[in-house]
Amino acid sequence: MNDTKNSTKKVGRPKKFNRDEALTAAMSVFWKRGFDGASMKNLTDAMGINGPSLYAEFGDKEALYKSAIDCYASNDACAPLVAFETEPNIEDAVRAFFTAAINYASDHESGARGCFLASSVATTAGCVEGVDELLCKAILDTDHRLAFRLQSAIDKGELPPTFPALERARLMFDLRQGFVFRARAGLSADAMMADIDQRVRVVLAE
Amino acid sequence: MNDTKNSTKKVGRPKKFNRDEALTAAMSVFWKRGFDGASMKNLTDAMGINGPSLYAEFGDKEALYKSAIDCYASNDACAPLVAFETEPNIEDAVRAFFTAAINYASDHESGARGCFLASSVATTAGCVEGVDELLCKAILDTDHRLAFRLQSAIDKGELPPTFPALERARLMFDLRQGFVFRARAGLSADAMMADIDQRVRVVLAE
DNA sequence: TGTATTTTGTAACGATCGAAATAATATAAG
DNA sequence: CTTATATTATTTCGATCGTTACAAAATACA
Repeated sequence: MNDTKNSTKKVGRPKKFNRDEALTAAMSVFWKRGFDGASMKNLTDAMGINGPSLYAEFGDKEALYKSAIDCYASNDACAPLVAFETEPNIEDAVRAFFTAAINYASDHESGARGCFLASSVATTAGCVEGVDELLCKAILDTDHRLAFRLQSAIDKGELPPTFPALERARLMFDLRQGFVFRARAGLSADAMMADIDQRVRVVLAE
Repeated sequence: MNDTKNSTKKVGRPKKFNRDEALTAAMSVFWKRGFDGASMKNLTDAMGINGPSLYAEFGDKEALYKSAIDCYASNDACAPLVAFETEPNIEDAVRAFFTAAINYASDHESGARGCFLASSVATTAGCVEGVDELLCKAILDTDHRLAFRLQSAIDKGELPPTFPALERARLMFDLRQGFVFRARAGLSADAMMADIDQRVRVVLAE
C-alpha cells in the first residue's frame, strides 16, 4: 500500500542536512567565488556537510555545480521576473523589474553580488561541459517570459498593437545585465536606481 | 651620456620572449578559463615562457592577472569605443559601437568569447584584492568616454541640446553587457546584429 | 679570454586540490 | 536483542596547485 510513496521514516542513520538548504548554501559559495575558486572545503563548510555525504547526495563537484545552476535558474533568477509579471500596470511592472534586479544584485541575502549566471557561471562557459546550454536556455527562456508579459499588455490595450514585444524583452534583459555587472563591481545601488525612470521610458517608448 | 636611456643591448643572457606578447597570451588564458581556472601550466604553455621567467617578469599569478586586466582595459576593451569615437556621424557611430562590441565578443582572435572584464574578471570581484577598484574604474571611464562623444554630437548640432548624454552613455554600456553575456553563452552574433537598428534608435531617441 | 650578469631549463618544494576508503554511529525491521 | 541499512566522521589517496632552488647557458664588458 505504501510501496510507491516514500515513508516518512527511512531505514538507516538519518541525514543531518536538508538537501535544498545545502544546495542553496553551495550556490552561494559558487556565486561568490566561481566554480574553480570554490574548494570542496569551502563548500562542505558552508553546507554543513561532510565530503562523503556531499558526494553521496550530489555526485562530484561538477554535478553539484549544475544542480546549483538549476536551483538558481528556477528560484532566485526569477525574482525580478515575478515582480514584472505580478505588477498589473505595465509601467509599474517594468519599474518593478529593474528595481528588483538592482536590489537583488546589490543586496542578496547570501552576500553575493551581481547575478550568479552572469557574474560567475558565465566564466565557465566553454570550460565546464553543458554550461553553455544551461546559459542559453536561461537567457532565451527569460526573453520569452518577458515578451509574454509585454504581449499581454498589448492585448489589454496598454501598449499599441505595433509594440515590438520580443525586441523590447531582449532590451530589458540586456539592460539588466548592465546593472548586474555594475553591482558586481561594487557600484552603488542608488546610482543605478536613479537611471530607472529613464529606462522605463526607453523600454515602453512607441 | 647614455646613462638615463636604456641601451639597446643589455648585459646577460637575452630574453626569449616579448613582454607584451606574453602578457596578451596570459590575458587570453585568464579570459577563457577565469583566474582560478587558469593554472600556471596553462599560462606558461600559452605564453611560451618558463615558470621562473614568468615570476621574474610579472611577479606572482595575482600580479600577472592584474597586469592582464590593465592590458585589456587599455587595448581590447577600447575597440568598440574607438569605433564609436572614429565614425563622424553619430548614428553611424552608435551602430559601429554595437557592431564592434558584438563582433569582438563573438569572434575575438584569441578564441575567447564575451568580454574579459564582464565574463571573467567579474567573478573575482570581492575575491582578488583590488579587482573591484579596477572594474569600477573601467566602467566609469567608459561611461564618460561614451558621454564625451555624445556631448560632442550635441555641440555639433547632431543631437538636441537637451539630449541626456551621460544617461544614454550608461544605456549604451549596459546594452553592451547584454550582448557580451549572450556571446559568452554561445548565442549567435547574427541574432544580436538583428537588434542593432532598433537599439541605435533607442539610444538616440529624443 | 676571463668575469660579471641575466635568463634559461629542470627539478623539486610544501600545500591544497577533488575524491574515496574505512570504520564508527544511528536508525528501522525482524 | 540482533541484523540490515544508511549516514556520519576521520583519514588518506594520488594529482596538481603556485612557487622556488639550483645549475647550465648566453650575452656584455674588461
